[in-house]
Amino acid sequence: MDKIRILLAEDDENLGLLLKEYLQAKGYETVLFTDGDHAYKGFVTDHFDLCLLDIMMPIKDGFTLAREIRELNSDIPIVFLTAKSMKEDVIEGFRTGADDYITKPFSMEELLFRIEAILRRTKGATSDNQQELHIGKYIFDTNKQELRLGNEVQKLTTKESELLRLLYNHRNRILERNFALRTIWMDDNYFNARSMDVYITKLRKYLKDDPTVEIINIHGKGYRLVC
Amino acid sequence: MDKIRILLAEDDENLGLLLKEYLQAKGYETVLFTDGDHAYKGFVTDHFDLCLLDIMMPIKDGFTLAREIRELNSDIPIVFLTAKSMKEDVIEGFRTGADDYITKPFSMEELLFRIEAILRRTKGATSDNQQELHIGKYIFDTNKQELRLGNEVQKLTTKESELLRLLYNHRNRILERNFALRTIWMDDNYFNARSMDVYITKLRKYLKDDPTVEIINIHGKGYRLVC
DNA sequence: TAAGAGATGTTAAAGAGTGTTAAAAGACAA
DNA sequence: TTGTCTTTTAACACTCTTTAACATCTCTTA
Repeated sequence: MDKIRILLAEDDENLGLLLKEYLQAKGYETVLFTDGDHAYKGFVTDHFDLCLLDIMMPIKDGFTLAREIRELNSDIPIVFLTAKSMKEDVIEGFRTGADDYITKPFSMEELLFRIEAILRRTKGATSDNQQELHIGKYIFDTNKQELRLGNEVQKLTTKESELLRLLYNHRNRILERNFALRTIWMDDNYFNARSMDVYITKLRKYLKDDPTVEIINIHGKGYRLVC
Repeated sequence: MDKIRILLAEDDENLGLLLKEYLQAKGYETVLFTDGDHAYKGFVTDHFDLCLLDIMMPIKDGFTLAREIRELNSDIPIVFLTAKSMKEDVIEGFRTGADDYITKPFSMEELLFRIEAILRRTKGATSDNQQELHIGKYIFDTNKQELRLGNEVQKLTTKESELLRLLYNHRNRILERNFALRTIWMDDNYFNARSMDVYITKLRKYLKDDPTVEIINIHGKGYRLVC
């Protein structure tokens, strides 16, 4: 299978190069453009599977660029890189044009997780696309969003499923609160944090029948799924 | 069997070339004209199976072009490409002359689905020509619009069939509500969304006899056919 | 070690989204 | 036109996510 190609538009050269190198190392063919005009020309003349666009760029901003790209191809996944300072309603505007957005500063891991989630949605198989995960005696079917223990089947909601998957990806190590919030809820504000607490309670209930499985809180840091 | 030939009239060169390339890649012989006059001359001198006409074109608009084409051939399927800003009643006027229309911006996938649906109605076989899709133990015959499980045959209506096909095209990944609504219902308003819910219920009933097949809801996003 | 502040646990209710059924409206062929 | 099939609308039930409220825990500092 061919490598997945990412168009990266980022005017900060340091960050741009860093992102490019990281994504290349993870197996994504990445082409960096340092302004919106060049990025657009690049998109017209070449083929890409996903666009990563900085919002704040000279000459042509990422939002405008996205609209132009959308006119040519409204299938292609677009992820915006936005500054934390952006107001909520502006972000709301982006949501319509973008498949996703991520606020700076973000970790490489966070970006990678997002990209993989999007590709999973839009394409299909990625490397970590395993469907049945074993959590102690439980079997977690990520595709059907259900948790099985013997004959018992517990259907999971989308959010429950996403959180459990994230916990599983970090099993036996720490899953940081803010990382999880930013990844699943897009924003690590107080209310989303409380919402996540509710989901932790729910997951603990679902997982209570195997005592070897446990979601442990690391005070002030996050959670660890031990199994 | 000969390739299906599409006449494409689109004055925006970027979009036109992109569409042409995409349709060619999908197996449709496509000829691009950048204004209505040339398109008409092309239609007179050559043979086509389907017309894709932009409404807003210099010299001769798509609506006029369609009428002229209809005088020569009253059978040929015509699809209009219209701007979102077009008022409802204007669109209503188009409906009489056109077999279908699609509002910009649209995705390539959306357009392809429409084209195939029309060809299925008017001709029979389409380019991908695959008639029998396997969904778990079920066999879905898209041309006869029926679903078989062993000896049981369930006839499907057109809408049921289109929705199931769209779910199948996105099987094991998400089919977004709005995308499905735009593709099948042309408009993603509240009432169409409720109508779609009704069809989801119907499809679930038809598919209930194979427990490995399931249509699961992704809250606030859409549906996923797992099979 | 006791007190206080912030973090987390837990439950329930509110609001939006979805599931389901049946009747009304629309489309089509006889 | 009638009768039949398809699609939409309406009504009500249920589910998902967030918000709110209150309980408990952890860490820090006096």
